[in-house]
Amino acid sequence: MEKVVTIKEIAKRLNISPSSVSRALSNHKSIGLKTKADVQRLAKELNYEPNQTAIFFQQRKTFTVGVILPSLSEEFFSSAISGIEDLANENKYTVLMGQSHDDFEREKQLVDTMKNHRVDGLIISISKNTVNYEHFELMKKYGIPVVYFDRVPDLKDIHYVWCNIISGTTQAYNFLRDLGHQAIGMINGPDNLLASKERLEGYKNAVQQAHLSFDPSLIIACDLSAKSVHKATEELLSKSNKPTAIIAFNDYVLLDAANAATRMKLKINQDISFVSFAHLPICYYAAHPPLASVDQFSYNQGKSAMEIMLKLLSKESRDKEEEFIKITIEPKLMKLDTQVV
Amino acid sequence: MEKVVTIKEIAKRLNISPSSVSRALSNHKSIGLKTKADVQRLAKELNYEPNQTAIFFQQRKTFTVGVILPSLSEEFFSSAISGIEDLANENKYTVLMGQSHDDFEREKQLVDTMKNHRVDGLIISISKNTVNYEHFELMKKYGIPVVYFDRVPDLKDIHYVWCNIISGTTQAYNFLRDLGHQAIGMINGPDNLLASKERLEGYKNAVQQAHLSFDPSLIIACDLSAKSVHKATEELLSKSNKPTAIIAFNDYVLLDAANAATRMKLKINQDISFVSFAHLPICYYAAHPPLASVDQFSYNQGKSAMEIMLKLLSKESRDKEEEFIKITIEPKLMKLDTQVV
DNA sequence: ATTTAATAAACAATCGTTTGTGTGATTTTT
DNA sequence: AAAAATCACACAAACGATTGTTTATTAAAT
Repeated sequence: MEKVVTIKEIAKRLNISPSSVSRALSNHKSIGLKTKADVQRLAKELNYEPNQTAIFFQQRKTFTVGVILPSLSEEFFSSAISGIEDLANENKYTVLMGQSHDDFEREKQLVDTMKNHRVDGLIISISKNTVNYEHFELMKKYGIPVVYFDRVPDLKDIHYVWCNIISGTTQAYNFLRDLGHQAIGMINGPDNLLASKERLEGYKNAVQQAHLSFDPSLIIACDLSAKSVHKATEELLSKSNKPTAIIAFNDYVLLDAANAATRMKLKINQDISFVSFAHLPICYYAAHPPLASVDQFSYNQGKSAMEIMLKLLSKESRDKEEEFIKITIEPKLMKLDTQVV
Repeated sequence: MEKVVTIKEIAKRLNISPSSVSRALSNHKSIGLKTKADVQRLAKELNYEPNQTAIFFQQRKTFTVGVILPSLSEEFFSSAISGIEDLANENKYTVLMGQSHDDFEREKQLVDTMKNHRVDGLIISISKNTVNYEHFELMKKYGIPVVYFDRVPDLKDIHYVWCNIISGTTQAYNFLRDLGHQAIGMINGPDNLLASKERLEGYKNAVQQAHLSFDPSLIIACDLSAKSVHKATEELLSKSNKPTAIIAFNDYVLLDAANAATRMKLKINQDISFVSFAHLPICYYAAHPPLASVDQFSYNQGKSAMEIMLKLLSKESRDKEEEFIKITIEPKLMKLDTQVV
């Protein structure tokens, strides 16, 4: 490891002061042309690179945004962070990343780490098990703005971007009704998930709009594991008033549900039809694809979250009175037949 | 934003010097019991948190590792970074992340950013289009160790972890031969990819071990896009000596290839069988799953890379003479029939 | 009682950079 | 030619913490 070149080193070699070197490098007008040229030449020659940790420290700005999400293994999140990083990168920001694995304690610890690293901002999708928001409150003290995405806490004064699952579910319901389905079931996620509550709300809305009465027995929760989906599907399809169509929590749930239905000797898209959420590539290769899948545009959600962050971090915004930015992304029901590759 | 508490602030309030506060907080023996207690109580009361950017700067250590990979949207990589982050987190490190999108310039720029952020180490899977390694050489000057994973450059003196694709391909070939297949084709990736070269080598090895002669016409390259896979499949399956089994570059290639074969009125697993790479969950839900898929254990690869990094960053290692750590992960052929959920 | 040793804390330098202020030297103004 | 303005640079403080050295006080040893 060679000795890393600093401004001091350049100053010493040229027999001028460090402050002049600094100003010469940033083209300050108070430095003479010759000196500027000398400094810049020597800096290039010695391969000088500013020590960002020093600059971060001095300027109280790290050009880093923290991103905390439940798990990168979920395509939804890896795609979202991809959107965040792309936009961050275009704007000279770097992404500090952490996975909470839906563990509340780990989430708190990660927020703490991000705070200590003095990230300029934090973008987060909260864990399923987050029960209070004190750790985020603390960020205010440090002047670190927080932007929530997708999994948004139930708080008033926050910035967030989320996907309108409610309307997505209504779309899904109406799509199936337009196809003539009367009894439409739903395999929902765990009750404690906001995403589940929203699907339920969207479902109820659609029922109401259609002037029908809501039948709770058509809706069943699962914990998203294959086993639990199998059980839920069997239960739902063994009822007397069994549905002819099912809205699945997401594409993976759909696939497991379709497997279960097949085992029950039901013909997919004949005895029982499906619509799901996520619209992953897998839909186009699956043995039993859904009729349609509601795309939540995760990449765009990530990008939007970063857009909000950039706005919050811009000079103009930092000074003026706080105003909470809330963005709703409208999901889109993607019909599969018309899109097959 | 309240004023953030510093050591100086505490010192002023207690009318002692900052250095004593610092020592009191770290339980230095030269500080009296009463003073220690006073300092620690006040620090807690004021919610003092050390400013890490100051510490990073002063200690020349950021407890941050940079991770650069082609794209988070690829499950292989999101899973690998997940492994990296999990292990990093356990060891008080944080991950600074960047996607190269297989763009050489962007990769160089990201390496530069990581260097300027003074990450303690860099873990990277190089872009397809990386043509030289000067940007990595530069890291040496800053004493920043580099660990490569999966996509490893062809250099001698480096640390890396990779998956033995060569043996994986041999396994795949032998598996198909054991099933009785005589003509085994391969839809490979772009020629410039090391991963493609390794598959080819593994294929040739297997042919040689079986005392057969290598028929280059059984191997065809594609650029991994659906269109290109379709074309490759059609070409391969139109030959006079057409294969009865195909080794696909990965699961997605397999899916596209199976679609193309189906369109050619071939029955999958009857007229034509497939083995692929990656072993993604999708295999278990696909309309045309492969007979087997070679698992590359991406999560473990990430974890191993971070393990190497931790070793390199440990005190003991930093002093002693450099010694290059190279880890090979053995892939495993996962037969699908025995594993269906 | 004087020297020595131990204790507890202050002092000061440092990490690399930025930035406000001060200061000779040169040039412009009148 | 004296006053004012401009230029080109040096000086010094600051960001927040750590750490080597010094100093004053008290306690122990002779």
